[in-house]
Amino acid sequence: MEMRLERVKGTRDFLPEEMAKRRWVFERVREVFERYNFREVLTPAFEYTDLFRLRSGEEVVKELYAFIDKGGRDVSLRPDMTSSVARLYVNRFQNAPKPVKWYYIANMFRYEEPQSGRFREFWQAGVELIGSDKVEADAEVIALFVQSYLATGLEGFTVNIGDRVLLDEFAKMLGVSDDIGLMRLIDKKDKLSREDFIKALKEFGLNDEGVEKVLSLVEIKGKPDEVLPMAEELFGSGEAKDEISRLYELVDLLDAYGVSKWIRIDLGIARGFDYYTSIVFEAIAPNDLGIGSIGGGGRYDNLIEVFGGKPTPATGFAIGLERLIPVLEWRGLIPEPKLRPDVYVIPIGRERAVKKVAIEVVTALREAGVEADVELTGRKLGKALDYAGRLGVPFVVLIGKRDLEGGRLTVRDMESGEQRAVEIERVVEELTELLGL
RNA sequence: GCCAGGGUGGUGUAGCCUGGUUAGCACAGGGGACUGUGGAUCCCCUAGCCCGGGUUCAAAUCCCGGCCCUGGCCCCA
Repeated sequence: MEMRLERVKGTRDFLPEEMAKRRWVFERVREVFERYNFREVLTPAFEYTDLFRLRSGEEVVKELYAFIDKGGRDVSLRPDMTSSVARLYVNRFQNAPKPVKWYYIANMFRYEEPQSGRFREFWQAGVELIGSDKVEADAEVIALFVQSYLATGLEGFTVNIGDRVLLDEFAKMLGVSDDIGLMRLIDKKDKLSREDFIKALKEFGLNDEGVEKVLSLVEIKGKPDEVLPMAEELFGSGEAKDEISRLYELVDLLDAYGVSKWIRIDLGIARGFDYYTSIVFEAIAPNDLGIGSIGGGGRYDNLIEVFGGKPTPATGFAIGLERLIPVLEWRGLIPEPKLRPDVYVIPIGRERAVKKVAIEVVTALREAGVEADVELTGRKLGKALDYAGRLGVPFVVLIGKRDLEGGRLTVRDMESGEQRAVEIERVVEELTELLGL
């Protein structure tokens, strides 16, 4: 009988080298989040499917890892964290001092076809700021978004800011009833050639004037001071004017945060259309890997009410780690992890007394904070040195009967090959010094 | 859900088109040559045709289905 045990489609195993690199990225991001006074939360990996249904409608269920559990519950693995965090807030934190500032670094699951930068299990690092509808909150979150990427060493990226209110107004201006369809189309503008885009707009049902307007809208893309005046020209209504002045204030505040360099306006981005209500944004880092957005977010002022809470404004973002990490790798920004001990202790021969001294020595080294390992396979000395050499271990401690009789052991510098006899009691001191600890 | 291209020891590959030796090679792993001195050399060992069905005297090879991988579409909360 042979059993086949394979990974489930769209999932991955992470080996030590990759884990070390991932953890390095996670830590950089975590540090910035905490500096901005966001605090970590973690919710269950699965929720009632109704939670996601309530937010996004029945269609999303086919994108969910959904199943019926043994108790007959209709549950789904979380496709992102925002729903769970909003649920947690509604359950227990509606009376907490505002704003509530939470962050998470966790795995998410979506039942989709795997492709470049897309897996069925993936990780996101994100924040949610709940309880302020002020533009200051948007600015704080977007500034942190920028700083999160900077903390990983990434500099070549932009954060493009769009606005759902303006897109809605725009659809109204054009007299389009299927505003979601229009937004989907506009969101694809960068994937299509200009001709195909125009063709698609006409097929959608726009007349020449409508097409012209859409083209002027997607032109509103670039540095804020250059393109926001164009937006003022395009939009007439009062609601749009208010939203545009919100954007003006936002970019002004982002200037105070010192992150203007990375900020662009792009009124053609929609970032989906489920629950965003105002400012939306996404980060793009040019690369040859076919990876587009490396993260995004926006304001969602209705979700908490939809979940049965008091109407509460909120804003947040999520960084897609499976997209960010390859880009960082591609730019050579992640340090090579050290995947070896600093000291390797080799007992020579099979005598128990020798093996015990080896264990005592490695234990003393470990207690002194040295990353130390001990030979465990009973290999002969030659092979053991070979092993240490391949690993790149800088120092080896050799313990044999001959040295032991004089109360000593041998410390070998693997690089130079130099060896010297050291008193057993002095070996920790000697090695911590050699390692500069 | 749809489309294209793939799948040979742990890794990388040859063989496939044109069916026919014991499926070859390299690296990695274990052991030995060498019972106290490393990355070399030599020898030995471990280990593979994704799964199932079909065609055939004969299938890694041809056909069908499935699974998985890579990428694209849809969707992207």
